Amino acid sequence: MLDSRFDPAAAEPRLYKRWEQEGCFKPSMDTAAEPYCIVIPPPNVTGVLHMGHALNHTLQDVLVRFERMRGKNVLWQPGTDHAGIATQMVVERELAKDGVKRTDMSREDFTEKVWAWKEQSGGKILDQDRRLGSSMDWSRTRFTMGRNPHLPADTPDPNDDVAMAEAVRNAFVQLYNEGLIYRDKRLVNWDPHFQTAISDLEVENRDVDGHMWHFKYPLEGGETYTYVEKDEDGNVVLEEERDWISIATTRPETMLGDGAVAVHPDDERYAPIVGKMVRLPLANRLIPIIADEYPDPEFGSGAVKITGAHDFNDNMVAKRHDLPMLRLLDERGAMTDIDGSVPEKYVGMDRFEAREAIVADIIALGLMVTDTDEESGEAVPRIEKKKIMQPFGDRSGVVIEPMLTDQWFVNAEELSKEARAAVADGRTDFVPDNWSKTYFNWLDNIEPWCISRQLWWGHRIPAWYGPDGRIIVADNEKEALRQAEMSGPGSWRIAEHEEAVANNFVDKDDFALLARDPDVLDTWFSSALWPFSTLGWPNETDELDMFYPGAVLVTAFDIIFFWVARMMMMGLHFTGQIPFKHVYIHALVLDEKGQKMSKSKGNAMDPLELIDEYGADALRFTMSRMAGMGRNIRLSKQAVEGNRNFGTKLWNAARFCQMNECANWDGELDPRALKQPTNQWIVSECAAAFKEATIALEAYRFDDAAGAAYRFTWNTFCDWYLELIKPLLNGEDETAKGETRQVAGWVLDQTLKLLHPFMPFITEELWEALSEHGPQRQGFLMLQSWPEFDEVHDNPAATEELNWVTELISEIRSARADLGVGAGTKVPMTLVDADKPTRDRLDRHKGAIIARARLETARAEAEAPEGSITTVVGGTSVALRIADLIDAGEAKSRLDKELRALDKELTGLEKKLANPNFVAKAPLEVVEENRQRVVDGKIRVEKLNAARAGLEAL
RNA sequence: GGGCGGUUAGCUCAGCGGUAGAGCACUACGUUGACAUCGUAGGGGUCACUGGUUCGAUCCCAGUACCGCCCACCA
Repeated sequence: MLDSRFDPAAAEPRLYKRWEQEGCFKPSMDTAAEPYCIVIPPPNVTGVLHMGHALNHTLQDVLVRFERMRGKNVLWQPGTDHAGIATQMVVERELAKDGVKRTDMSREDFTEKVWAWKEQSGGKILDQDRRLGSSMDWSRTRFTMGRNPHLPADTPDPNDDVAMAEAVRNAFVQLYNEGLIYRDKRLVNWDPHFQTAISDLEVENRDVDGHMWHFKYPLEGGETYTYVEKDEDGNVVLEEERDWISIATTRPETMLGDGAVAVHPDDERYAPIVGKMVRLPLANRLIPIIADEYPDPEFGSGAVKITGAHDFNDNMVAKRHDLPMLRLLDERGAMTDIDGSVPEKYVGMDRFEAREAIVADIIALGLMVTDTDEESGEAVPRIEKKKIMQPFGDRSGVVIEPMLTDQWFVNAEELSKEARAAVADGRTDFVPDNWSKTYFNWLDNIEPWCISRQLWWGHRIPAWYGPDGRIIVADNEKEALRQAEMSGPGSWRIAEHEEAVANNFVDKDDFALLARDPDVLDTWFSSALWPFSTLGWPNETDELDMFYPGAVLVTAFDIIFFWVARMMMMGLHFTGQIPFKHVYIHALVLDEKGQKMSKSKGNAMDPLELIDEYGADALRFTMSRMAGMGRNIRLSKQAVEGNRNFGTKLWNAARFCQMNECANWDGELDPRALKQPTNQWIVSECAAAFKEATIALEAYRFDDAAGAAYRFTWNTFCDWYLELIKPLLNGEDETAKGETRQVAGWVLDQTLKLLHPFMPFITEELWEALSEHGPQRQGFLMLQSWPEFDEVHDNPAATEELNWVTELISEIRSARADLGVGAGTKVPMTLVDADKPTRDRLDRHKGAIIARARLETARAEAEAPEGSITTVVGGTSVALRIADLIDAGEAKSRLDKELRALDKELTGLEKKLANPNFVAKAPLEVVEENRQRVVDGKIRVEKLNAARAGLEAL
C-alpha cells in the first residue's frame, strides 16, 4: 500500500540514480529511430544552478523526455563553458585570499591553478542538475576548453573523447586562411580592470550623472572673428568678437589627444574660421578647425573636439580627415605619454584624477567658458550637470575605454549573410517568431567581432609572429615553424618568453624569434562551435552524422546575439548546415515583483532550496505551467506550493485506485468493448487531453501542455471520474465493476505517462509502486511509449451524456448552496416531463447523481411536485422539492434574480437577432446558436415562473 | 534617437472578431474512508484611453498615455 504522501527527498535521488545507472539517458548509436538532439546552453563552469537554469533545463528535459517516450533516439548533450573572464576572475579572487596576485605568477602556473580549481569546484551545476531530474547523457559531458593538459597522460579526462580544443584551432585556422579572421588596429572596447579588449556585447551602457565642461580653445596667431548667434526666427541674440572657439566635452582629460576641432559645414557661426588653427591648451599643439557632417549645430556649442584614439565617433571623423590618433592611456587607464602628447605632470595619473587636474588647469588658465551668476554677478565656469551614457564592462563594472589596439577580428558581416538567409528562408525558425526581427536587426548592423582577449584563461590564439612582422597562423608550433621556414630565410625557433611577444603594448623590435600570440579567444568563439564541436567535429564522427543538426535550441533572449547568431554563423560556415531547426526563446525568470533576480538585490530564489522544500517535480511543473510566450515569468513560492499540492493530488488518486483494486488491470484496453458511458467518456477525455498536450508540446507551448495535463488529472479524472465511479465500485453489478476497475487503472497509467515529462519523479515512483498490480508496468516509466490515440477512443455520445450528468449535478449543488440547503440535507429531485432517452440517462447514472448531488431521491415525473423550484439542464426541467427545507422568501428572491438576468440576456439576444445585418452577414452557425439560446431562454423563463408560482402557493 | 513588448478579476497571467477565463487570494458551507497539501459553492472585470474598420471589437487598424526591455556614436 502506498504511503499517504509522496516523499520527494527520499525518492528523487534514488530514482535518479537508477535511471542513470541503467543508462536511460543515453541514446543508441545503432538504431533506425529518428534522432533528436538538444545541446544545452553550456553554463559557466563557475556557475551554480539558478532559476534561469532551472527553467531552461526543465523545458529541455520536458522536450527530451517527451520525445524519448515518442520513440526518438534522444541525445541531450550536457557540458560547461570555460567562461574566460568570469573564471579568471573567480580564481584571481581565490588567490587574493592568500594575498597572491595573478601577476605574481607565471602564466603556466596560473592556468594550472585555474584547471585545478575547475576540477575541484567547477561544474557544480551539473551535479545540481541531477536534482532537477535533467536526463542528460552525462557520459558525453563536454567542456569548452577540452582536456585538462595537467592531467597525467594516461589519465582519462571525461572531456577527452572529442577534441574540443582541436575544433577551436581548426576553426580559427580555417577562417584565417579564408580571410575571415584578420588582425587589425582598431578602436576597441578596453576594460581597464581586466586589461583586455572586450566585444561590443560585453559593454553595458548605463545612464549616469556626468558633467559637460565648456572650454575655450584659443585661435592661433591672435586671429579673431565675429561670433554671431541667432534665435529660431533669425534675430541676432549674441554678437561678439572672439579669439577662441568654444568646445563642450564630457571627458576633459581626452583633450590632450585632440587632433582637430570639428564644426558642421553649414554652421554659419564658425564658417569664418574653418581651416584656421587653434592652439590646444596644456598640450600646446596646433590643431585645425575642420568642417564635418558629424557635429550637430544644435548641441552644445556646435563645435566638437576630435580625439581619434579615444572615442568611437571621433575615430570615424579622424579617419575621414586623416587626423593623428594619439593614445593617452595605458592598459590600466592611466595617462601615458606613449605618443608624446601628455605633459609630464599628468603622466601616471589615473584617468579620473587627470580629469580633475586638467579641469583645474584650464580654469587656472582662464580657458573655461564662464557664465555670470545671477545673484552674485560673478563669473562662474560653465559646468553643466548632465545625464550621460557611459559604457561599463559587464563583468568588471568599470568604465570602458575606447582604445586603439591591435586585435584579432572575425569578419562577422560576411558570415552573417548565410546566417541571416537561413532564418529568412525558414531553415531555422524562431519560436515565437518575433525574435527573428531582433536577430535580423542585429545581423544587419553587425560590426567586426573582436575575438582576442588579453587574458590567460582561454583558448590561446594559434598565431605566431616573426621579428620581421610576419604572422603565421597554424594548428600547432611544429606547423608554425614549418611555415616560417618555408616562407623566410634562416631557421626558426619558438620564443621561450612571452614577454618578447608582439603585443599591443610591446615594441615590435623586441622580436628575436617566432613568438606565439599571448592572447586567448573570446569565450563565445568556442561556444559558437558548441553544436558540432561537442559531437566530435572536425572529425567525421557517427555522432555528428546522427545528431547534427540539432532539433531545437532552448534559450533565453538575452543571448541571441552573443550565442545564437554566432552558432548560426559558425555552424553554417563549417558544416554547411544549420545547427538547429528551431530556436525556442523562453522568458526570463523574475521575482514576484517582476524584478530580475540577483544576489546583490537579495531577491534571488534558490531552485535547490525550492526542491528541498517542495520537490523537483513541483518546481518543474511550476516552470512549465508558467512558460508562456511572454517575456518573463514571475515566480512565487506560493505557485510552487500549489503545484506540489497537485502532485499530492495525483498521489492520492493513485492511492485510491490501489485501495479499490483499480490499479490491477492488464493487457490491452479496447475502447469499443466498453459498456459503461462513464468509462467510455473518461477514455475519450483522456485521449483528448493527450492530443492537446501533444500538439502543445510540438509547438513549444509548455504552459498549454502542462495545463491540459493538470486539468485532465485534477478536474476531470479526480474531481469527476473517480467520484462518479464510487457508486459503481460499491454496487452489485460485477461486470460493470470489473470494467470500471480496468478503465480506472488504464487511465491512471495514461495520466502517469502524460505527466511524466513534467513530473518525472512522482510519476516514476507511482509506476514502480503500482507495478505489482499490473504486468504492463514493466521497466521504467520514462522508457514507456507515449500513447497514440485515434477515433476509436473518441465517444461523442458518451461525452454528451456525461456532460449532461456533470452539469446536472453542478446545477443542483449550485441551487442548494444558494438556497442554503446544507450538505447534510437530502433533497428529492424530479426530472420534469423528461423524454425517454433522458429518463434512461437518469437511470444509468442514478447512483452517482444521488451521491454527488446529495439527493434523497431522483426520479422522472410529468410534473414538478409542489414546493419545487426548477432549473433547466440540457433542455430538461429539473425540479428540487425544497419548499419545506428553506425560507420561501429567500427562494423567491433567488428566482427573481435569475429571471432578471435571463430577461436581460434575452433582450440583448433579441435585439441582435432583429438586426438584419447580423442575420445577413454573420456566419450561419452563429445566428442559429443565438436563436437557439433565445428558445432555451424562453422555456427556462416559463419554468422559473411556474416554480415561482408554486412557491407563492405555499 | 531606433526597435520590441506590455496595459484583462485584489495578485500573477491566459485568451481572442460572435454570451469575459485560469491559478492564487477572498467569502460561505463542509472532515461523505484517496486527498484539509482537500471538497462544494460564491463574490469580484466599461478587457488603459480616444478614434476608425465591422452587422458585431477585449480581440483588427491608427493615435494617446503610462510601464518595461533591447539596440544606438550626440560631443
